[in-house]
This record gives sequence, C-alpha cells and structure tokens, in this order.
Amino acid sequence: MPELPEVETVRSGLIPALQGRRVEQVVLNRPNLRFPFPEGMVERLAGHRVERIDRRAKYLLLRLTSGETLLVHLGMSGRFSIEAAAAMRQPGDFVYAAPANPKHDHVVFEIEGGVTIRYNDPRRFGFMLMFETGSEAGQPNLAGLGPEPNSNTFSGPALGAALAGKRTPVKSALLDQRVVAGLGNIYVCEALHRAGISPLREARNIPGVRAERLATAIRNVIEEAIAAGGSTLKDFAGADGALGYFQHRFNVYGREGAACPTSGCGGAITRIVQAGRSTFFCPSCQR
DNA sequence: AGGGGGACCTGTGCGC
DNA sequence: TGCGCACAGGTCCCCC
Repeated sequence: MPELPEVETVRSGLIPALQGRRVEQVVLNRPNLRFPFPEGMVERLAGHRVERIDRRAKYLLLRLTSGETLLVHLGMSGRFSIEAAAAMRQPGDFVYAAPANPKHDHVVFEIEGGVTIRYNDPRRFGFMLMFETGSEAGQPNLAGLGPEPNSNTFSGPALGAALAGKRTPVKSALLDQRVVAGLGNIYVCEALHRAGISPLREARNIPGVRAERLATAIRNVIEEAIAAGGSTLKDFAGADGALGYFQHRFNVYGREGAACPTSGCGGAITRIVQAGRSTFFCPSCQR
C-alpha cells in the first residue's frame, strides 16, 4: 500500500485515537508477519501510553511512556482501522470505511477510552519491531536512510551527490531508501515525469540542473500527495477511514497508453519493467 | 561493491 | 462459470 504520503496519512489518522492514551491490551492473532513479533511484545505494550507518533521514511514510530518505541512498517498491504465506542462517536464520523477481511486482522490494540485499532495485512509483508527510544542510530532499519524529501537536508546538490557514480538507472536509484527516504514505485514514476527525466537514464548522469529539477519534482509531488491524503489504490484508506485522492492527479502511474499530459508533448505513456517492477513514463518528453 | 533476480504472501482482474 | 496467469504501493537475501 504505502509510500511516504500514505504512511504520513496513516500517522495523522492514528494521532487522535492513540496519542496520549494508554494501551490496555494487545492481541496477536498469529506469531509473525514478515518477521516474528518482538519478544514479549504484548507485555511491553500493555499498560503504557503512546506519547507521540513519529514517521521516518515509510516507518511509523510509536513512542511509549515505557521508554520503548514500536516501529511499524506496512509492507505492501498493511492498514490500520479505528473503531471507537459508540459513546465516543460524533454524528458523521467516518469510523470504519471499508471493512477489511477480518481473517487478516493480525494485531488488535485495545486503547483507553473504548477505541479498538486493528492492523490488517493480507500479504504480511509488513512488520513490527521494538527498541529503546533513542537507539535509532543502531537500528538497521533506520540507520542509513537518506533524507526526508520534504526536509531541508534534501536538495539538488545533495541528490546529485547521492546519485553520483551510480550506473544503475535513475528509476532504480530513487527506490533505494539510502538515496532519498520514502519514495516508492508511484512517486518515483511521477517525479521523473515532472522533471522530464527518463527512468532509463543512468543515475550518474543526472548532474547539476537536472538534479535540481528532480529534487524539486520529488519534493513537490510528495508534499502535494500528503496534502491530498495520499493515494487510494484498491482499498487503501487512512486510519480514520478517509480516502486519499492523489491518484486522480497521477500523470503516468497506471496510465499506459494514455496521452502524455505535458502540454504540447503529444507522446503516449508507456510501461516498461525495470528491476522487476513496472515503470510508467513518456518517452517523448522524458529524456 | 553494486546491481539484478528471486523470494516472501494473498488477492484481484483479465483472457481464454 | 472456471482456471491459470500476470500483476500489485516493499524490502531482504543471494549470487554474479
């Protein structure tokens, strides 16, 4: 499901249900997702409050009053849903948009105040880890991540430096979370189209002006997608059930055969496969 | 060392 | 209707 904007949308949806509240109980309906659940996970969560929810790249970081962090990655199909007790609901609340198949509700969190939060993940590519808050630098999943695209450490020169010397296609390089954090297949395709850069171009061959244009395109597409609540493909919804709508603004992703939206271009969107994944682009205006 | 391909899972949609 | 295949928002591991 999720790239950076979708994870950010999930984070915003979880905050009102979780932040400042105590976890009363946690039920694991199976021993693992992609990896086994952390040792003693239920005991390490129950009874503690969630002080804050952070995001780094595509990871959610739930900061607990116990001094530990619960790290959650949603993989391809992970989602959270929130159910509030009837007494807490306001008329018009959108509590449970599209019920997922309950057989994939792998983790159920009972939260203070009558809130139930379910983690549902049919493909089980997601995972959860726990570690001491503050030890992020020693966490293999977090150490080595590139800059957040909407931070001020991300820039044309920084991106140019990260791509320098790489012979791999720029499409593949941008999927490498060490180059820039949080991009996935959709937003890489969209950013390259906005920047007018071919996904086939060697990463080392994106100097100066092109790197500047690409960095700007990445930053803009990510910020616009966050503002739109992410993209809703299949049944992705924010944790509050709201549907993102950025998918209506895709220029290329999933649009094979459509006319290129670049004004005056006249090209057609083409699909190719790179490193086993679909790439959508316009061969006319992306060079 | 860097890069490509396959593996990990289940679901869905399409063509025959 | 039913079957089989291709494909899906992500990473991780292995091998060249």
